Amino acid sequence: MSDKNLPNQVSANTLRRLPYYLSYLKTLKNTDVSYISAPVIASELDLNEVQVRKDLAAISSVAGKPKKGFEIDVLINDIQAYIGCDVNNCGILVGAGHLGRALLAYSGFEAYGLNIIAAFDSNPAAVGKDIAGKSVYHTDALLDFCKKTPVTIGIITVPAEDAQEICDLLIKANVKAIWNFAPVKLCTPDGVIIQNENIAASLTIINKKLAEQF
Amino acid sequence: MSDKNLPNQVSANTLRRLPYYLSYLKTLKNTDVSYISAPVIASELDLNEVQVRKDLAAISSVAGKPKKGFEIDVLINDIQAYIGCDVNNCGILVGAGHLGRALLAYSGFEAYGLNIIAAFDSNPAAVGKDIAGKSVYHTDALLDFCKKTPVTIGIITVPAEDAQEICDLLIKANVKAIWNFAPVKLCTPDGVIIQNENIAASLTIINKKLAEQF
DNA sequence: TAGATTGTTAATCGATTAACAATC
DNA sequence: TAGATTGTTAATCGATTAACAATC
Repeated sequence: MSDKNLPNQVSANTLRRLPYYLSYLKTLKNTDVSYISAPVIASELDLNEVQVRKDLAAISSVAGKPKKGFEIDVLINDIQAYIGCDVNNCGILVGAGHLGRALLAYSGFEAYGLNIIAAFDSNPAAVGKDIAGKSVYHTDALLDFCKKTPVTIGIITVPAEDAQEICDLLIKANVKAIWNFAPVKLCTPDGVIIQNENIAASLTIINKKLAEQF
Repeated sequence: MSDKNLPNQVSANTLRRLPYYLSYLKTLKNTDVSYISAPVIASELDLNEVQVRKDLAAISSVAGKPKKGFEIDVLINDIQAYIGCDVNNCGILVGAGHLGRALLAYSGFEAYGLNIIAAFDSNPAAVGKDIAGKSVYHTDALLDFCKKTPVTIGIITVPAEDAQEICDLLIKANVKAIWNFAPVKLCTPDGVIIQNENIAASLTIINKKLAEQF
Protein backbone atom coordinates (compact mmCIF):
# COMPACT_ATOMS: atom_id res chain seq x y z
CA MET A 1 0.00 0.00 0.00
CA SER A 2 2.91 2.34 0.55
CA ASP A 3 3.34 4.02 -2.79
CA LYS A 4 6.39 5.96 -1.80
CA ASN A 5 8.36 5.45 -4.97
CA LEU A 6 10.88 8.14 -4.19
CA PRO A 7 12.70 8.03 -0.85
CA ASN A 8 10.73 11.08 0.26
CA GLN A 9 13.71 12.55 2.03
CA VAL A 10 12.65 13.25 5.56
CA SER A 11 15.47 14.68 7.62
CA ALA A 12 16.74 13.04 10.77
CA ASN A 13 15.63 16.14 12.63
CA THR A 14 12.08 15.58 11.49
CA LEU A 15 12.26 11.94 12.56
CA ARG A 16 13.45 13.09 15.96
CA ARG A 17 10.41 15.30 16.35
CA LEU A 18 7.91 12.58 15.48
CA PRO A 19 7.97 10.86 18.88
CA TYR A 20 7.11 14.20 20.50
CA TYR A 21 4.18 14.77 18.16
CA LEU A 22 3.01 11.25 18.86
CA SER A 23 3.16 11.56 22.59
CA TYR A 24 1.38 14.92 22.50
CA LEU A 25 -1.37 13.60 20.22
CA LYS A 26 -1.93 10.68 22.54
CA THR A 27 -2.71 13.06 25.39
CA LEU A 28 -5.62 14.32 23.25
CA LYS A 29 -7.00 10.87 22.60
CA ASN A 30 -9.42 10.84 25.50
CA THR A 31 -10.63 14.38 25.06
CA ASP A 32 -13.53 15.56 22.94
CA VAL A 33 -11.41 17.19 20.26
CA SER A 34 -10.97 15.13 17.13
CA TYR A 35 -9.03 17.60 14.98
CA ILE A 36 -5.75 19.36 15.68
CA SER A 37 -4.04 22.15 13.76
CA ALA A 38 -0.34 22.70 13.11
CA PRO A 39 -0.31 26.07 14.91
CA VAL A 40 -1.67 24.49 18.08
CA ILE A 41 0.84 21.65 18.02
CA ALA A 42 3.59 24.17 17.34
CA SER A 43 2.71 26.33 20.32
CA GLU A 44 2.34 23.31 22.61
CA LEU A 45 5.73 21.92 21.64
CA ASP A 46 7.50 25.25 21.19
CA LEU A 47 8.15 24.73 17.52
CA ASN A 48 7.69 26.84 14.43
CA GLU A 49 4.30 26.25 12.86
CA VAL A 50 5.64 25.92 9.33
CA GLN A 51 8.04 23.31 10.54
CA VAL A 52 5.18 21.34 12.05
CA ARG A 53 3.16 21.67 8.87
CA LYS A 54 6.06 20.40 6.79
CA ASP A 55 6.73 17.55 9.14
CA LEU A 56 3.09 16.48 9.10
CA ALA A 57 2.85 16.85 5.34
CA ALA A 58 5.80 14.46 5.02
CA ILE A 59 4.23 11.67 7.03
CA SER A 60 0.49 12.16 6.79
CA SER A 61 -1.60 9.91 4.58
CA VAL A 62 -4.16 12.65 4.00
CA ALA A 63 -3.88 16.39 3.49
CA GLY A 64 -4.86 18.67 6.32
CA LYS A 65 -8.19 20.41 6.04
CA PRO A 66 -8.12 24.21 5.93
CA LYS A 67 -9.70 25.69 9.00
CA LYS A 68 -9.78 22.33 10.81
CA GLY A 69 -6.37 20.78 10.61
CA PHE A 70 -5.65 17.06 10.93
CA GLU A 71 -7.80 14.28 12.32
CA ILE A 72 -6.05 13.18 15.50
CA ASP A 73 -6.68 9.44 15.20
CA VAL A 74 -5.48 9.35 11.61
CA LEU A 75 -2.40 11.34 12.49
CA ILE A 76 -1.52 9.02 15.36
CA ASN A 77 -1.79 6.02 13.06
CA ASP A 78 0.23 7.70 10.35
CA ILE A 79 3.06 8.61 12.71
CA GLN A 80 3.12 5.15 14.22
CA ALA A 81 3.21 3.59 10.78
CA TYR A 82 5.93 5.96 9.66
CA ILE A 83 8.04 5.43 12.74
CA GLY A 84 7.89 1.71 12.14
CA CYS A 85 5.79 0.67 15.11
CA ASP A 86 4.20 -2.02 13.00
CA VAL A 87 7.41 -3.62 11.79
CA ASN A 88 9.01 -6.35 13.81
CA ASN A 89 12.78 -6.44 13.71
CA CYS A 90 14.78 -9.02 15.56
CA GLY A 91 17.71 -7.65 17.47
CA ILE A 92 20.53 -9.06 19.54
CA LEU A 93 22.64 -7.21 22.02
CA VAL A 94 26.33 -7.69 22.60
CA GLY A 95 27.78 -6.62 25.93
CA ALA A 96 25.64 -7.44 28.94
CA GLY A 97 27.21 -4.88 31.24
CA HIS A 98 25.24 -2.22 33.05
CA LEU A 99 24.06 -0.38 29.99
CA GLY A 100 23.43 -3.59 28.07
CA ARG A 101 21.34 -5.06 30.85
CA ALA A 102 19.44 -1.82 31.06
CA LEU A 103 18.52 -1.93 27.41
CA LEU A 104 17.61 -5.60 27.65
CA ALA A 105 15.21 -4.89 30.46
CA TYR A 106 13.77 -1.77 28.89
CA SER A 107 10.45 -2.70 27.39
CA GLY A 108 9.95 0.49 25.40
CA PHE A 109 11.64 -0.66 22.21
CA GLU A 110 8.86 -2.99 21.18
CA ALA A 111 6.69 0.05 20.57
CA TYR A 112 9.25 0.97 17.93
CA GLY A 113 9.34 -2.37 16.22
CA LEU A 114 12.45 -3.77 17.89
CA ASN A 115 12.36 -7.10 19.63
CA ILE A 116 15.62 -7.99 21.37
CA ILE A 117 15.70 -11.75 21.43
CA ALA A 118 19.05 -12.53 23.02
CA ALA A 119 22.22 -11.11 24.47
CA PHE A 120 25.87 -12.08 24.16
CA ASP A 121 28.87 -11.47 26.36
CA SER A 122 32.39 -12.81 26.59
CA ASN A 123 32.50 -12.62 30.37
CA PRO A 124 31.83 -16.11 31.84
CA ALA A 125 30.16 -14.45 34.82
CA ALA A 126 27.46 -13.00 32.61
CA VAL A 127 26.99 -16.00 30.32
CA GLY A 128 24.04 -18.22 31.18
CA LYS A 129 22.14 -15.56 33.03
CA ASP A 130 18.62 -14.50 32.26
CA ILE A 131 17.84 -10.82 32.03
CA ALA A 132 14.24 -9.76 31.68
CA GLY A 133 13.49 -13.17 30.22
CA LYS A 134 16.31 -13.00 27.70
CA SER A 135 19.24 -15.39 27.76
CA VAL A 136 22.85 -14.27 27.75
CA TYR A 137 25.05 -16.49 25.57
CA HIS A 138 28.76 -16.51 25.03
CA THR A 139 29.94 -14.28 22.18
CA ASP A 140 31.46 -17.35 20.55
CA ALA A 141 27.95 -18.63 19.96
CA LEU A 142 26.82 -15.53 18.11
CA LEU A 143 27.50 -16.64 14.55
CA ASP A 144 25.74 -19.95 14.98
CA PHE A 145 22.80 -18.27 16.66
CA CYS A 146 22.36 -15.88 13.74
CA LYS A 147 22.56 -18.71 11.24
CA LYS A 148 19.56 -20.35 12.85
CA THR A 149 17.68 -17.14 13.62
CA PRO A 150 18.33 -14.29 11.21
CA VAL A 151 18.84 -11.06 13.07
CA THR A 152 18.26 -7.62 11.59
CA ILE A 153 19.69 -5.29 14.21
CA GLY A 154 22.84 -5.72 16.29
CA ILE A 155 23.22 -3.58 19.38
CA ILE A 156 26.72 -2.84 20.64
CA THR A 157 27.08 -2.06 24.33
CA VAL A 158 30.62 -3.29 24.89
CA PRO A 159 33.49 -1.03 26.00
CA ALA A 160 34.90 1.28 23.35
CA GLU A 161 38.02 -0.80 22.84
CA ASP A 162 36.03 -3.91 21.90
CA ALA A 163 33.41 -2.25 19.76
CA GLN A 164 35.11 -2.69 16.36
CA GLU A 165 35.74 -6.37 16.94
CA ILE A 166 32.09 -6.94 17.83
CA CYS A 167 31.04 -4.86 14.87
CA ASP A 168 33.03 -7.12 12.55
CA LEU A 169 31.42 -10.14 14.13
CA LEU A 170 27.92 -8.75 13.69
CA ILE A 171 28.59 -8.01 10.05
CA LYS A 172 29.81 -11.55 9.56
CA ALA A 173 26.54 -12.61 11.16
CA ASN A 174 24.74 -10.64 8.47
CA VAL A 175 22.93 -8.05 10.50
CA LYS A 176 21.49 -5.22 8.41
CA ALA A 177 21.91 -2.45 10.95
CA ILE A 178 24.11 -1.72 13.92
CA TRP A 179 23.05 0.41 16.85
CA ASN A 180 26.29 1.47 18.45
CA PHE A 181 26.43 2.78 22.02
CA ALA A 182 30.23 2.97 22.17
CA PRO A 183 31.71 6.40 21.42
CA VAL A 184 33.73 4.98 18.57
CA LYS A 185 33.63 5.40 14.82
CA LEU A 186 33.06 1.92 13.44
CA CYS A 187 34.45 0.77 10.12
CA THR A 188 31.84 -1.07 8.11
CA PRO A 189 31.27 -2.08 4.52
CA ASP A 190 28.81 -0.06 2.48
CA GLY A 191 25.22 -1.07 2.86
CA VAL A 192 25.31 -1.73 6.57
CA ILE A 193 23.34 0.87 8.49
CA ILE A 194 25.14 2.41 11.43
CA GLN A 195 23.37 4.42 14.07
CA ASN A 196 25.55 5.89 16.76
CA GLU A 197 24.03 6.60 20.14
CA ASN A 198 25.96 8.91 22.36
CA ILE A 199 24.38 9.32 25.76
CA ALA A 200 27.47 10.99 27.14
CA ALA A 201 27.21 13.76 24.56
CA SER A 202 23.98 15.00 26.08
CA LEU A 203 25.65 15.11 29.44
CA THR A 204 28.45 17.13 27.91
CA ILE A 205 25.90 19.61 26.62
CA ILE A 206 24.32 19.92 30.07
CA ASN A 207 27.73 20.45 31.68
CA LYS A 208 28.53 23.15 29.16
CA LYS A 209 25.27 24.98 29.71
CA LEU A 210 25.70 24.76 33.48
CA ALA A 211 29.20 26.17 33.21
CA GLU A 212 28.02 29.02 30.99
CA GLN A 213 25.41 30.08 33.51
CA PHE A 214 27.99 31.09 36.07
CA MET B 1 42.76 29.59 34.71
CA SER B 2 39.97 29.44 32.13
CA ASP B 3 39.96 32.90 30.62
CA LYS B 4 36.97 32.32 28.43
CA ASN B 5 35.33 35.67 28.86
CA LEU B 6 32.97 35.26 25.94
CA PRO B 7 30.78 32.16 25.75
CA ASN B 8 32.90 30.89 22.86
CA GLN B 9 29.87 29.50 21.07
CA VAL B 10 30.58 25.87 20.39
CA SER B 11 27.72 24.16 18.62
CA ALA B 12 25.95 21.12 20.03
CA ASN B 13 27.19 19.22 16.99
CA THR B 14 30.76 19.97 17.95
CA LEU B 15 30.09 18.85 21.51
CA ARG B 16 28.69 15.61 20.15
CA ARG B 17 31.88 14.95 18.25
CA LEU B 18 34.16 15.50 21.24
CA PRO B 19 33.60 12.07 22.84
CA TYR B 20 34.63 10.45 19.55
CA TYR B 21 37.82 12.48 19.37
CA LEU B 22 38.54 11.58 22.96
CA SER B 23 38.04 7.89 22.52
CA TYR B 24 40.17 7.87 19.36
CA LEU B 25 42.98 9.81 21.02
CA LYS B 26 42.99 7.39 23.92
CA THR B 27 43.72 4.54 21.54
CA LEU B 28 46.93 6.38 20.66
CA LYS B 29 48.00 6.81 24.26
CA ASN B 30 50.11 3.69 24.46
CA THR B 31 51.73 4.07 21.07
CA ASP B 32 54.95 5.89 20.26
CA VAL B 33 53.29 8.80 18.48
CA SER B 34 52.95 11.92 20.57
CA TYR B 35 51.48 14.32 18.00
CA ILE B 36 48.36 13.99 15.91
CA SER B 37 47.15 16.15 13.02
CA ALA B 38 43.64 17.18 12.10
CA PRO B 39 43.78 15.46 8.69
CA VAL B 40 44.63 12.13 10.31
CA ILE B 41 41.86 12.40 12.87
CA ALA B 42 39.47 13.42 10.10
CA SER B 43 40.27 10.41 7.95
CA GLU B 44 40.08 8.04 10.92
CA LEU B 45 36.68 9.32 11.99
CA ASP B 46 35.34 10.03 8.50
CA LEU B 47 35.01 13.73 9.07
CA ASN B 48 35.99 16.80 7.13
CA GLU B 49 39.45 17.98 8.11
CA VAL B 50 38.45 21.63 8.40
CA GLN B 51 35.67 20.62 10.71
CA VAL B 52 38.13 18.78 12.93
CA ARG B 53 40.49 21.74 12.90
CA LYS B 54 37.71 24.09 13.92
CA ASP B 55 36.51 21.76 16.63
CA LEU B 56 40.00 21.40 18.06
CA ALA B 57 40.65 25.12 17.83
CA ALA B 58 37.53 25.69 19.91
CA ILE B 59 38.57 23.48 22.79
CA SER B 60 42.36 23.34 22.69
CA SER B 61 44.41 25.28 25.21
CA VAL B 62 47.28 25.64 22.78
CA ALA B 63 47.44 26.26 19.05
CA GLY B 64 48.37 23.40 16.78
CA LYS B 65 51.88 23.36 15.40
CA PRO B 66 52.23 23.58 11.63
CA LYS B 67 53.64 20.39 10.21
CA LYS B 68 53.16 18.50 13.50
CA GLY B 69 49.64 19.01 14.71
CA PHE B 70 48.52 18.68 18.31
CA GLU B 71 50.19 17.02 21.25
CA ILE B 72 48.03 14.02 22.07
CA ASP B 73 48.30 14.18 25.86
CA VAL B 74 47.48 17.87 25.94
CA LEU B 75 44.54 17.35 23.61
CA ILE B 76 43.15 14.55 25.75
CA ASN B 77 43.33 16.74 28.83
CA ASP B 78 41.77 19.68 27.03
CA ILE B 79 38.84 17.65 25.76
CA GLN B 80 38.27 16.09 29.15
CA ALA B 81 38.36 19.47 30.80
CA TYR B 82 36.05 20.93 28.19
CA ILE B 83 33.58 18.07 28.41
CA GLY B 84 33.38 18.58 32.13
CA CYS B 85 35.08 15.40 33.30
CA ASP B 86 36.55 17.26 36.21
CA VAL B 87 33.36 18.80 37.51
CA ASN B 88 31.27 16.92 39.98
CA ASN B 89 27.56 17.42 39.69
CA CYS B 90 25.10 15.74 41.99
CA GLY B 91 22.16 14.16 40.27
CA ILE B 92 19.01 12.39 41.34
CA LEU B 93 16.88 10.17 39.20
CA VAL B 94 13.10 9.96 39.29
CA GLY B 95 11.45 6.82 37.99
CA ALA B 96 13.17 3.59 38.95
CA GLY B 97 11.67 1.52 36.15
CA HIS B 98 13.71 -0.45 33.67
CA LEU B 99 15.38 2.50 32.05
CA GLY B 100 15.86 4.29 35.35
CA ARG B 101 17.50 1.27 36.97
CA ALA B 102 19.71 0.93 33.95
CA LEU B 103 20.96 4.45 34.24
CA LEU B 104 21.44 4.06 37.98
CA ALA B 105 23.62 1.05 37.44
CA TYR B 106 25.51 2.51 34.53
CA SER B 107 28.86 3.64 35.82
CA GLY B 108 29.89 5.61 32.77
CA PHE B 109 28.42 8.93 33.82
CA GLU B 110 31.02 9.62 36.45
CA ALA B 111 33.53 10.05 33.66
CA TYR B 112 31.37 12.97 32.55
CA GLY B 113 31.11 14.61 35.92
CA LEU B 114 27.73 13.27 36.94
CA ASN B 115 27.28 11.48 40.21
CA ILE B 116 23.79 10.07 40.70
CA ILE B 117 23.33 9.96 44.44
CA ALA B 118 19.77 8.71 44.84
CA ALA B 119 16.62 7.62 43.06
CA PHE B 120 12.95 8.28 43.66
CA ASP B 121 9.82 6.41 42.68
CA SER B 122 6.18 6.52 43.65
CA ASN B 123 5.70 2.78 43.35
CA PRO B 124 5.86 1.19 46.84
CA ALA B 125 7.38 -1.93 45.31
CA ALA B 126 10.42 0.03 44.19
CA VAL B 127 10.83 2.20 47.29
CA GLY B 128 13.41 1.01 49.76
CA LYS B 129 15.38 -0.98 47.25
CA ASP B 130 19.05 -0.57 46.59
CA ILE B 131 20.23 -0.35 42.99
CA ALA B 132 23.95 -0.34 42.33
CA GLY B 133 24.49 0.97 45.84
CA LYS B 134 21.96 3.77 45.44
CA SER B 135 18.80 3.97 47.51
CA VAL B 136 15.35 4.37 46.06
CA TYR B 137 13.16 6.71 48.10
CA HIS B 138 9.53 7.63 47.76
CA THR B 139 8.90 10.62 45.52
CA ASP B 140 7.22 12.34 48.45
CA ALA B 141 10.64 12.55 50.10
CA LEU B 142 12.27 14.32 47.18
CA LEU B 143 11.84 17.92 48.32
CA ASP B 144 13.20 17.24 51.79
CA PHE B 145 16.11 15.31 50.36
CA CYS B 146 17.09 18.20 48.11
CA LYS B 147 16.86 20.66 50.98
CA LYS B 148 19.51 18.72 52.85
CA THR B 149 21.61 17.83 49.83
CA PRO B 150 21.50 20.36 47.01
CA VAL B 151 21.13 18.61 43.69
CA THR B 152 22.21 20.07 40.37
CA ILE B 153 20.77 17.67 37.82
CA GLY B 154 17.41 15.92 37.87
CA ILE B 155 16.94 12.91 35.62
CA ILE B 156 13.42 12.05 34.51
CA THR B 157 12.76 8.43 33.59
CA VAL B 158 9.09 8.21 34.43
CA PRO B 159 6.39 7.44 31.86
CA ALA B 160 5.49 10.27 29.49
CA GLU B 161 2.24 11.08 31.25
CA ASP B 162 3.97 11.72 34.60
CA ALA B 163 6.96 13.63 33.27
CA GLN B 164 5.58 17.15 33.62
CA GLU B 165 4.51 16.59 37.21
CA ILE B 166 7.97 15.31 38.12
CA CYS B 167 9.53 18.18 36.23
CA ASP B 168 7.56 20.66 38.35
CA LEU B 169 8.68 18.87 41.47
CA LEU B 170 12.33 18.96 40.45
CA ILE B 171 12.11 22.67 39.76
CA LYS B 172 10.59 23.20 43.18
CA ALA B 173 13.55 21.27 44.51
CA ASN B 174 15.81 23.79 42.81
CA VAL B 175 17.67 21.63 40.34
CA LYS B 176 19.59 23.61 37.75
CA ALA B 177 19.21 21.18 34.87
CA ILE B 178 16.80 18.46 33.84
CA TRP B 179 17.78 15.48 31.73
CA ASN B 180 14.51 14.25 30.32
CA PHE B 181 14.15 10.74 28.89
CA ALA B 182 10.39 11.00 28.33
CA PRO B 183 9.37 11.95 24.78
CA VAL B 184 7.51 14.98 26.06
CA LYS B 185 8.02 18.71 25.77
CA LEU B 186 8.38 19.95 29.35
CA CYS B 187 7.22 23.38 30.43
CA THR B 188 9.83 25.07 32.58
CA PRO B 189 10.65 28.56 33.76
CA ASP B 190 13.50 30.38 32.06
CA GLY B 191 16.93 29.60 33.41
CA VAL B 192 16.37 25.89 33.95
CA ILE B 193 18.38 23.83 31.50
CA ILE B 194 16.47 21.12 29.69
CA GLN B 195 18.17 18.34 27.79
CA ASN B 196 15.89 15.92 26.04
CA GLU B 197 17.13 12.43 25.39
CA ASN B 198 15.23 10.47 22.86
CA ILE B 199 16.50 6.94 22.50
CA ALA B 200 13.48 5.91 20.49
CA ALA B 201 14.27 8.50 17.84
CA SER B 202 17.45 6.68 16.88
CA LEU B 203 15.47 3.51 16.49
CA THR B 204 13.07 5.37 14.24
CA ILE B 205 15.97 6.43 12.07
CA ILE B 206 17.21 2.85 11.83
CA ASN B 207 13.73 1.60 10.90
CA LYS B 208 13.49 4.23 8.19
CA LYS B 209 16.85 3.38 6.69
CA LEU B 210 16.02 -0.31 6.77
CA ALA B 211 12.74 0.34 5.01
CA GLU B 212 14.44 2.47 2.35
CA GLN B 213 16.86 -0.29 1.51
CA PHE B 214 14.17 -2.56 0.12
C1' DT C 1 -18.40 36.37 3.35
C1' DA C 2 -14.36 36.63 6.70
C1' DG C 3 -10.91 34.32 8.83
C1' DA C 4 -8.32 30.36 10.20
C1' DT C 5 -5.63 27.05 8.34
C1' DT C 6 -3.52 24.80 4.62
C1' DG C 7 0.53 23.88 1.34
C1' DT C 8 4.29 26.15 -1.21
C1' DT C 9 7.68 29.39 -2.80
C1' DA C 10 11.27 32.65 -1.23
C1' DA C 11 14.45 34.49 2.43
C1' DT C 12 17.28 33.67 6.35
C1' DC C 13 20.28 31.40 9.19
C1' DG C 14 23.83 28.32 10.71
C1' DA C 15 26.81 24.54 9.88
C1' DT C 16 29.80 22.33 6.74
C1' DT C 17 33.11 22.50 3.20
C1' DA C 18 36.37 24.70 -0.05
C1' DA C 19 40.02 27.96 -0.98
C1' DC C 20 44.09 30.23 0.57
C1' DA C 21 47.70 32.69 2.92
C1' DA C 22 50.84 31.92 7.01
C1' DT C 23 54.07 28.98 9.53
C1' DC C 24 57.54 25.79 10.86
C1' DT D 1 63.90 25.31 0.73
C1' DA D 2 59.63 22.43 -0.07
C1' DG D 3 55.77 20.64 1.77
C1' DA D 4 52.64 19.42 5.38
C1' DT D 5 49.81 21.47 8.46
C1' DT D 6 47.88 25.34 10.59
C1' DG D 7 44.10 29.01 11.18
C1' DT D 8 40.86 31.97 8.62
C1' DT D 9 38.02 33.95 5.09
C1' DA D 10 34.64 32.85 1.44
C1' DA D 11 31.32 29.58 -0.81
C1' DT D 12 28.05 25.96 -0.41
C1' DC D 13 24.54 23.40 1.44
C1' DG D 14 20.55 22.20 4.11
C1' DA D 15 17.29 23.27 7.59
C1' DT D 16 14.44 26.67 9.58
C1' DT D 17 11.54 30.54 9.18
C1' DA D 18 8.89 34.15 6.72
C1' DA D 19 5.69 35.53 3.15
C1' DC D 20 1.74 34.47 0.44
C1' DA D 21 -1.84 32.53 -2.45
C1' DA D 22 -5.47 28.81 -2.09
C1' DT D 23 -9.22 26.60 0.43
C1' DC D 24 -13.13 25.61 3.21
